[in-house]
Amino acid sequence: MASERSDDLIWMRPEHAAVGRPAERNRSEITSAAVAIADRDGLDAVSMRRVAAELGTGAASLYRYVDTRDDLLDLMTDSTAAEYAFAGASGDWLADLVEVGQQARAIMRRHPWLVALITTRPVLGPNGLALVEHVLDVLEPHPAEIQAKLEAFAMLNAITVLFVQSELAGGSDTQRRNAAYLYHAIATGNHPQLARLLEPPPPATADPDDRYADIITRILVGLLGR
Amino acid sequence: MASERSDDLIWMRPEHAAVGRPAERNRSEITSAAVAIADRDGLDAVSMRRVAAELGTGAASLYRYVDTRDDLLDLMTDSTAAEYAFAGASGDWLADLVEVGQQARAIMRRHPWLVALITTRPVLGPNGLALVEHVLDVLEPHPAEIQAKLEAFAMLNAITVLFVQSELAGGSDTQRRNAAYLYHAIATGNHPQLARLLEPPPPATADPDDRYADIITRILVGLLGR
DNA sequence: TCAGTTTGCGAACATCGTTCGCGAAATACA
DNA sequence: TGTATTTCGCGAACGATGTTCGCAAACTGA
Repeated sequence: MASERSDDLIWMRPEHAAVGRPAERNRSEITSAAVAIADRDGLDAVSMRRVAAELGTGAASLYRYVDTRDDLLDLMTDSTAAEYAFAGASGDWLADLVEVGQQARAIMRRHPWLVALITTRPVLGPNGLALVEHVLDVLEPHPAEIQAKLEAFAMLNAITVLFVQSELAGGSDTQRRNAAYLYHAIATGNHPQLARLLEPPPPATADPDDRYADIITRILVGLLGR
Repeated sequence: MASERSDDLIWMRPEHAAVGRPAERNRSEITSAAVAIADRDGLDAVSMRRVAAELGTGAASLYRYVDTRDDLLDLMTDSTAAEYAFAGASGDWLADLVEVGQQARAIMRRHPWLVALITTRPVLGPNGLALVEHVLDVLEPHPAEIQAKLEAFAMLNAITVLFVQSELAGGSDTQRRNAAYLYHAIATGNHPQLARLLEPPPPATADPDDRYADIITRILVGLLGR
């Protein structure tokens, strides 16, 4: 009987075999090690060799727990969804959704690599499903179709990612490079509209948290009504 | 005089030197080759060796035109922004912005790899700047601050990316895997809300183009008013 | 003609994900 | 207890990647 790589998400595969020599580790230990490395040194630092070193094992051993590096990334993504702490539906679905968004924002700030992972490998594991279930629970009294609710949630997440992306870019090298070219281009004289960026910006606006909540609210109301 | 890697975006560096042996190629030839490969075989196929082979040169030669592979990716991203064809502002900013979004959607469908690039390496080259200039031109009569307009445009793009992402995922392997796990999880009995996905969906909705325009409109109106 | 400068690029390096194969370790059954 | 079976840990190796080095060839300007 040949045993070959499965085509399914990792959560559909059994964690260990039932017989034979028992494994010394488990998926969640490996996931935690990978998350710790990514938190510390970024997603590119999460190589199989490095994760193995963090655990004090050989790189090839990881393949007993994970078919591929992408499997490990999926585990990392879903593990962050375990950090949500949702209360029951309050009756005010809009407030509850804004709260979900705020928590997402906090989680992504704790794990900056999550932004890249979510956008390039969208995946729903057990914790992600629990989150979606909660969102649908909160939207229970709303008359919209379930598909429309899921779409609205997807957009809430997309906007949240956008927000965190710009928050995390603050002072980064990428931002500095983009700004340098922007001003260089403005200096050429074409781009009269963009030239207005050189004018002094309006005095500091509201608290960022409030601004986020405000924007999310406007978008959700636009999509789902009041 | 040591000459070292610049810290700036590639467009701030001169394309060729003024003296010495003239170059046999230029940035846009290389960019086109890379785009052609990505269109055909995906972004991962765009390796320095493969791009060089497509041009009939050696891999090391590319480094005379580009400091790093990421530079090449930036060139690819900006080159797609040259595909916009904008008319002048019509006076109806909302309609003009929806048109911009529709064009973005078409461009991303032509270049599926663009979705991943835009979200992981947001960069503004000359063509991207021309696009932003056009958007600000269209929004000229609107009273909002320029920062608010740029943010609204960023959200328009984020939602457009989300749309294209789901369009492109249709029938993909990723989607099949996610769906397989979703139904597996529903079958366990927890997730009563998600279980409703098994009920027959409402009869086919409107034309996808109209649906996109509708959603974009609702979001822009929510953000910028009417 | 002859510096001076830049280009093309073969060869090499470090690093990556992944596979192979084997000895050790545990279980299942006699 | 003994033995067959199954799985695990992992060193070593493979192929591919981005990038650097160094040199010969090509061109410009004086």
